[in-house]
Amino acid sequence: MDPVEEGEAEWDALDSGGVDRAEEDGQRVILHFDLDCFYAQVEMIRNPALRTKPLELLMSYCPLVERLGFDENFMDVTEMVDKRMKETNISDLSFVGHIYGHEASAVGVREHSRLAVGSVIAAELREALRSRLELTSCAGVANSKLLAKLVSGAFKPNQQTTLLPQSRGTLMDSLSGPCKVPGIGYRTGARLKALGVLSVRDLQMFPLRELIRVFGEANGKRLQSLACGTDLSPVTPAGPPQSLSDEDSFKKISTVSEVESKVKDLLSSLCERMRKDGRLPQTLRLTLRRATTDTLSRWFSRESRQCPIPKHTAHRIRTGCSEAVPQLVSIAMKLFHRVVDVSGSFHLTLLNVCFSNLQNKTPSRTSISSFFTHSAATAAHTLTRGQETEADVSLCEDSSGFTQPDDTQNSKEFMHTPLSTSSSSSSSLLSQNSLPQPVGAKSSTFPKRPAPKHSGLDARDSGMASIPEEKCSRLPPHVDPDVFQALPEHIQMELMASFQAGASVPEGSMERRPSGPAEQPGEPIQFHINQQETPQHAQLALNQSSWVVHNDDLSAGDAPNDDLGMEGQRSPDSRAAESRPLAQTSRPDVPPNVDPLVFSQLPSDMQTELLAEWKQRKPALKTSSRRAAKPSPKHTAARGRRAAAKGSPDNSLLRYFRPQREENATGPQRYC
DNA sequence: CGGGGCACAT
DNA sequence: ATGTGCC
Repeated sequence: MDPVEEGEAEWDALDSGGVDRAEEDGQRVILHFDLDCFYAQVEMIRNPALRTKPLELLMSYCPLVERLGFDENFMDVTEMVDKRMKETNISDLSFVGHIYGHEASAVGVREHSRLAVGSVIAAELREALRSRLELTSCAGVANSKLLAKLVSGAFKPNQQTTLLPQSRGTLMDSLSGPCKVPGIGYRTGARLKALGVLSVRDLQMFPLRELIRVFGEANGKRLQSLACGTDLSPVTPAGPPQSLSDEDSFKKISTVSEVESKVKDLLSSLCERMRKDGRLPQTLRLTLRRATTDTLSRWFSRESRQCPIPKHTAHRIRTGCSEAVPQLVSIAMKLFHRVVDVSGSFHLTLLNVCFSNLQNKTPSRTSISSFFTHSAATAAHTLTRGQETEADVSLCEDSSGFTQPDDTQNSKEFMHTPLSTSSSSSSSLLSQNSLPQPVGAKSSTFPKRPAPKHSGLDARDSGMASIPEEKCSRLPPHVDPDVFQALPEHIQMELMASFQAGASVPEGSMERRPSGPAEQPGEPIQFHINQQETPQHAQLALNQSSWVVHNDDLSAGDAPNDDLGMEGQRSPDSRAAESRPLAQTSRPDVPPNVDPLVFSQLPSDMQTELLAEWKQRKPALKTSSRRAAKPSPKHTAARGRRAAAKGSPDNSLLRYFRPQREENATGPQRYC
């Protein structure tokens, strides 16, 4: 049948033809809330703190809330509906608000009882928003996020609308064009137009093969599904942001000093936000937009460069140290010069700085670092709850032992627990009716907003008094001197050595308790560089030798700063040296996977330390290297991006010793 | 309407 | 690194 003719057919018939038929999303009840004139309301009330209140309020009744911007939220109330269905007499039930395309009074409740319950819940929640926060809102009730969002605006303001399943086609057809479908933006709309797809209905009818050919398999299917009003995407609570950025646009910036000044301003405010967040940014990205005569394309042509943030700098952000910004500006300017050739003229209209790869700071419980952290509030700023990360003293477990306290997983788990039946503290509002009780009793299990922020005491100002001067002066700030002193002396010695060298001794040695169980066989030995406390000369050595990460678990952004923020550009000499066999006689005996040249450039005390350890630990080194070379399954997982960012970087010192590796090469290491 | 700030796919 | 999406 000619697709064009089919366009006149009932569109459910079309849905059952090639389209990815959603089998059948009739079960979920999804709400979409859209706050009326939200910014104006907030301003009127003169309380900017209100901006996050709606989300926090909504979540107290149902944890499955997804934020969309500041003034919109999705909520999956399916479980709430089912629960209430059991308690509700259908004859007492009626829709609240509008029903799209129908007179509400003319619609029987029985066929759509679950949506009706959804409409009741939506009304109650809107009332909670109004009475508690003095915010009016619109709501949509439907079986998917897409439809709930589309229908929520049918009656504005301060009203709500339910979409019955049979009205889906009418709603989709009411849209003026494909780019009115959430998920189809300006750009895709333009490409569709070029294909002759001008209306949503056109898109519904368009041959899927063609869509796939143009947009790719997944995207092509998604576009047509969206056009048909089919959306199976789950409501996903977002958790804390994965990046923090700040940007500014302007008519013209054309000198380096202007760039530096602007970058400094941006980084200053960004650092403050980052400090409040409490996490450690591992990557800095600079993005810019050049002036273009093309008034349209310039909005979409942004160029960016990114690089790792040295650990010590990241830590200074967290502590609010004034040196953080200058150091970051220096790094950012190097990024800038990577993008812009300043020997010629340039004309920028936008600068953006972004912190990403945000890492929580809580060390593994199994990490030795937990023995050094102050238990009292004096050191709370060094630790927050959250995922495990590498330990602050750079001694950590094999990354494979790390867990993923994934927000989504947590919330799913949560959803499987029955709703709390009572919570006297926060349920007073609307307590007279059937509004579900807030789930306060369970709230501790629900992923919170960013872990408690701890602002900026400097650990170096605390707790050092009881330590002998010569030791005290060398203890890293995050080490609790009291705990340190309580350790057996030989452990103290090892730690002191590791602090001086800027690298820990192997974990097998360090983790040994006084009673000392042997390490497990086959457990890889890892060396960790504590960049935060690495002495300057060690840092220099690291960079001068142009080491690069060899770690397949890491994205490029996780690489140590092999080029930026430090002076060491890779020299032709070192490159050449890597490509030829070195005279072994001139070197101490190093493990086979250690580049002797690189090793030779280490500070001598570090060399000594490492050699001593290698003598003891040689067998395990190979294990470690093999592991490092093995691609991580996490990397390709669906949520791999998130997982990789959250996962523990393999900080094995060994990776610094590897010869230069081809960029993006995932196979065996290559010699340039 | 457009800018700032975020997520995600490739 | 870039492109696209959303508010």
